[in-house]
Amino acid sequence: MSQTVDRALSILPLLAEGPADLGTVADRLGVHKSTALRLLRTLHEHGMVYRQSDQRYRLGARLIALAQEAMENLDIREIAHPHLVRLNERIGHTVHLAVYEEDEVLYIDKVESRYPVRMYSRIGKPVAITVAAVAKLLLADLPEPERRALAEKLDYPMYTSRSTPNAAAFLRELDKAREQGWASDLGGHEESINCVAAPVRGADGRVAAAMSVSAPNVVVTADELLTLLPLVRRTADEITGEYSGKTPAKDAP
Amino acid sequence: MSQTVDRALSILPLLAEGPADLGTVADRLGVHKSTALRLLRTLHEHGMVYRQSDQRYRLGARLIALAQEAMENLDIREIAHPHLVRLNERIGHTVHLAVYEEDEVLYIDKVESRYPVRMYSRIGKPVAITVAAVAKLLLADLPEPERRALAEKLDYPMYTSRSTPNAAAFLRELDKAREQGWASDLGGHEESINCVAAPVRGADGRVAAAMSVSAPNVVVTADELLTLLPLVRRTADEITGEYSGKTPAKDAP
DNA sequence: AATGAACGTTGCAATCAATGCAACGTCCCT
DNA sequence: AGGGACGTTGCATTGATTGCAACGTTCATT
Repeated sequence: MSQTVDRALSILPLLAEGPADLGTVADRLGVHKSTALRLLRTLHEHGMVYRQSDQRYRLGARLIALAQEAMENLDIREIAHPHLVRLNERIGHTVHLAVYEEDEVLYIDKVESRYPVRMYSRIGKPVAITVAAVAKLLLADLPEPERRALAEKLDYPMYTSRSTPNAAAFLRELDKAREQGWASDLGGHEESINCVAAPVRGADGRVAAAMSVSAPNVVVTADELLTLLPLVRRTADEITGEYSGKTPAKDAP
Repeated sequence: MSQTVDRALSILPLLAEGPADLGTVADRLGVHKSTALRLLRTLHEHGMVYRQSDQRYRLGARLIALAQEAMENLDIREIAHPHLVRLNERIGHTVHLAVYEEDEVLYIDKVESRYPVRMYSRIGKPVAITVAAVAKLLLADLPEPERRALAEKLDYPMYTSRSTPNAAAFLRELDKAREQGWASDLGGHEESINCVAAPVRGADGRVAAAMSVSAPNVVVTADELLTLLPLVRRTADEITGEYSGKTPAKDAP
């Protein structure tokens, strides 16, 4: 809608790939160097980009601070956190909380496993949307046309032999998740890691977030992990109770 | 420099305070509603803001994901992390890593205490710049005029009776930190929490980051915490060795 | 049920801000 | 000393951005 702002914002993901100099930015934007310079200057004034000692630009500190505040404003996170911690204390494995927003699913909270073997994931990182247990629950709740459209649009990378291979399979997964009220990922993202997940609902009954427990094969088998499912679901339901009670029916992350 | 982009970016900190509707945004920007609408639309297209079910805007998921990538690009963080973990395993207390960038100091990594009592802090959050031990080390290394200018510009909130009260006292703190090569915060931010910190240097000898160990009084006294100082300094030096060796003298966060 | 307020949205014409160009400065490498 | 690469600035032109006014909806009030 606004060309100037559009261009300026396009610089950010570009810099997220790594530091870049003025010429590179100008080329990738398809604009004159002087134009890119002025956009970068404006971004700089707002702390969104930083100029390193070698004059190249990279993403700035303000961006990180803003994102931090953004997450702190998610009330579901505040409500859920103590529950996640309690669950973690009880079972020891890694616990995640994720939300869906405009074609992306991302982790907004994480409590680390107390076992020495830890899995890689990061708060704020988009999850592997086609295989993650939490993603299945979040997408399963979308209105049918939107769900279908999204499924068609996605890529289906074969992280492992058990990854969801295509849109049809994915939609089946979603139906299953919706029916049973929980979801799992058994080695679909990383060969040796399994997850079980349960949904958190808002006052309107819609899925507002999803939580999961993940553990590597070496610690517990998939079967053992499924044993924990009732506990995971109960925790999710507790969060649902608190969240759907507290919110004035607005805010659906 | 660019009015349109400037206005658009001004919306973000505004939304960081909490969700806002169109009229509010327009008022606070001092522009017509239609103008605000178009800016918000552009931000929306880039996922920087999200429109909740009640039509109000809040910060979006892409912003969070971008910040995530920004942090992953900080090589000092990658290098330091294992050292922080190891230190934490050895002493159990909370370990932080912080960098300075354009008048802000922020935590870019954290390893949680293994004691039940935990302190509040968050990766990505700007630290209390006038009292935090890490901030003293980072600012102490700035060129004299810049340091002075910044000290004058800062606010000196009295979090506790031991907070740094004014610019003069702060500059003395910085001098002390520079001389002794480490810094502490003894109840200057929260009455019962103490920290000790040590600097990490880049290939050029400048302070590139600072790390700290924090613990509440109830777990260890300030004196006991100071006992750990040699260990903290040694860890920081190890990181310095690895970082200043590895980097091609560019990139100074 | 009707009225009115509040809010978001759209089309339009005027203006002002963004653009690309070209020239300049600086640094670095040959 | 010369050439190349890169960042920076002033300027005239153009076209994107702006505020306005009118419209559409939703929601609360009478």
